Amino acid sequence: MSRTHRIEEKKWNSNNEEKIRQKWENARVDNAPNIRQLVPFVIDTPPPYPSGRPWHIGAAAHYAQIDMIARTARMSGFNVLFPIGIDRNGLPIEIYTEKKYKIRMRKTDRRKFLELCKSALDELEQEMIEIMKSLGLSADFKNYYRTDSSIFRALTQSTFIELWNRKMIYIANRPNNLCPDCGTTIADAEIVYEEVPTKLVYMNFSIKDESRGIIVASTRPELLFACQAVIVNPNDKRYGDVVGKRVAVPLFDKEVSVYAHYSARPEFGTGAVMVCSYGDQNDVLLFRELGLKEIIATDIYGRTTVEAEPYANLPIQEARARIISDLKTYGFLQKTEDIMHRTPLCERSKTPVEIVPLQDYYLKQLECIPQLKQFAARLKFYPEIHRQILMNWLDSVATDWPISRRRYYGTEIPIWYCANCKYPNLPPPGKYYRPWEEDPPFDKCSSCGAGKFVGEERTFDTWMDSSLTALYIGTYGKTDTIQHPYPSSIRPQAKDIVRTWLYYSMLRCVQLTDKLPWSKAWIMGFGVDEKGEKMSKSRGNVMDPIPIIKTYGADAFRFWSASECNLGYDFRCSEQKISVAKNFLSKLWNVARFISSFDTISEKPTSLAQSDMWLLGELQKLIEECRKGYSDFNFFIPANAIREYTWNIFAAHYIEMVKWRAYLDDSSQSRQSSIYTLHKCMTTILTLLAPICPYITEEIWTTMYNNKSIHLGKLPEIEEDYSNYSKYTQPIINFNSMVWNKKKSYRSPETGKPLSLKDPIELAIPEYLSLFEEDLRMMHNIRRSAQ
RNA sequence: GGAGGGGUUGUCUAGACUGGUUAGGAUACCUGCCUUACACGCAGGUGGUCAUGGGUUCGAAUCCCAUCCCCUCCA
Repeated sequence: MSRTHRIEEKKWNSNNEEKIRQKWENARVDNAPNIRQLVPFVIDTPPPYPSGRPWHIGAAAHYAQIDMIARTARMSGFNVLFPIGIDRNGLPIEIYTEKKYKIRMRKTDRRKFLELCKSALDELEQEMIEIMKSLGLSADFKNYYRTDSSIFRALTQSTFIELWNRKMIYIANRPNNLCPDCGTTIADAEIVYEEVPTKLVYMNFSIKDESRGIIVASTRPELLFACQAVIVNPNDKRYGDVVGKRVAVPLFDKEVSVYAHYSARPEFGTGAVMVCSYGDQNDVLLFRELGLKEIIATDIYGRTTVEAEPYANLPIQEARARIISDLKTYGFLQKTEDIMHRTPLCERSKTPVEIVPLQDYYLKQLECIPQLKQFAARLKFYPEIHRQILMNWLDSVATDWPISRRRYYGTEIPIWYCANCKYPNLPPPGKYYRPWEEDPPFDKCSSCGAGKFVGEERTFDTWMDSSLTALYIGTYGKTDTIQHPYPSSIRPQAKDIVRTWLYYSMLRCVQLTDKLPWSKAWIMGFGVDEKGEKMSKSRGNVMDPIPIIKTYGADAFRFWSASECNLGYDFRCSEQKISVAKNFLSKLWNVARFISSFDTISEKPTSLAQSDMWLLGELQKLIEECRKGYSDFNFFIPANAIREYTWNIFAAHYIEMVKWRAYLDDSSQSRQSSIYTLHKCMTTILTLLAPICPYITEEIWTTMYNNKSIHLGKLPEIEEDYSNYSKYTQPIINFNSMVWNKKKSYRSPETGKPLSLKDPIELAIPEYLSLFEEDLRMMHNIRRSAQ
């Protein structure tokens, strides 16, 4: 018997997604114009950074989930602003460009280099935006912003000028992290630590006027010439009589004193440690504490200075090799030992960081930490456990933030120095300035009145820009018509940039506005491969999201993301799991197809059958659970609940139970009741699923129910209380299972085959299921058993 | 060294805050089925000493203590 279905296709075809997206774009369904009377909900969307391809599949999942936040808020009645920006400043794109064109920034004309960066960015950006669009992001793509636009950079510069005037920024010459490869200062937040194999070198320092010496072990023999002290632990009995004596530094014609200091660990090497400017952060502290004279060992390109004669002007590695060789030649080398050493690396170039005294601009942050801790306590975290990451970082901020970078592709520091008195002159805020190639907007030095200037060549740390997104999308410093509220509602972001983006955003926004930039922080884990390992090019386990989305469709990808990623935890990316997610969409599609063969009954019949009330009771539970998940922006909960209900209760049990009624060829109450219930469930499931799977729900909805987009509707609310029926759920499932088992275990005397599901069977329906007796009897073709 | 997270069937995971009848689901595997929405399906089945040791309790995957292993961040 064939029936007509409003849904004709037997399978959900993800190629339809493109068509639906076109429709949304034309109708502006997704990002409906501001509706003033609604409460605004502003998402401080992370502007993704185009630093290479393919775009990380975990990032694609991340943005899919941010879209679920937007859709959830919209279907909860908020006026949602979902901006899209692209973060384009800073080191990553410079390094990408250098590699791509096999050039070095400093050997390239600045204008030319900027052009190359820009075109690389445009290309990468295009692909990211295409992915985001194909994922069905309901974001405001028409007004997408870039952090390297003159309007964004003008904002960054304006905030700098304001903070400068408020004396929150200062210049200082102090030992700082230097990446010799990038040729610039970097902040503590830009350092990663790795265990790197290195040689521990044991060197003999002879004691003055004595025939003996002490052995000093160091991982940095190349810094010998910058050695200004040797320390030993005061409790180390081996060296009790050496403290206070002078020792000769091998190879170099100099002597230093031996000090007792608790930072010398007796178990490391020989227990005697040389103190150089600067081997590590501890050296910096020791120099200050012991009042030592610093020696500048390396320049900003990581080459030894004149102080190193006769090893001057060599790359650090080469100086190291020569010094070790000479130590050996001249008999100062006792031995070397291979060890693993925790080494600070530049997170972008992975080059070992040197500590070098440099003149840089600093933004005061230490004095803000107590206030930030108070604000952090007020911020609502989703999930709560990730508050800890921020708190730990707030506890470990140790210095002010060096914000100047000796790089090109960034927002320029808006300063002109007087050629006469060197006084830094700042322009008025509000415009975008490029001091390295522009004349200043003033004639006279505000200090000495001279008229010649030299423009600053440095740029800002890119976090100076990206920490302002909440202000940029809000009203801060704007005079035009865009009037979105500040603070924003929610900051969604990945777990691994809490100490950078989340922290710096709080710092900057609190400094500038005295307000927390958002009330909620939603922190997602990051995508790892199917074995749970981090994806990286070197491991060869990166997954390109483009072919995956093309093959399985955006909704399958989104449903996978929602049902696989428990909020805040890292999630495994597996193509197999994504393909399995598609099976659920097919199931949903086919349930809809079945229901679409019956006319829609949206008026509730005067009386409902028992099975129908039972199922509606389960539906109420589903609504409740989904609403709970959605209110926490944890899509794991609704995705799994919807799947479980749709597949394992609605389709597996209920539909089979009431099919016979729905197929009745009359207008009986019994039939009306079943068809009403089928449609009621269908519309509810679709609406509940809409934030997660926008395409398939839209397609079914508009085909079966209403031309008006499902996404303009509201999430369902609990209507009636059928909770007293929930006690029947497990017995119904058990009973059905028992019958199926019985039919299966039966063997026909003739054929030896089991009964098919439609074959009649004789058995008694238990008393406690008597309410559903007729449906169960029809479902299984049960004959009354002989009493 | 410090902080946080985790260790549940071949694989992935729910349950843990609020201890309680056969530890739920998915996937893989095996068996049988094209039952008029669906083989991207239906039904059934195999598979777990819930990391280890101790404690609290009538009862522990769940609470407490210790230990081991993995991951992340910080020093």
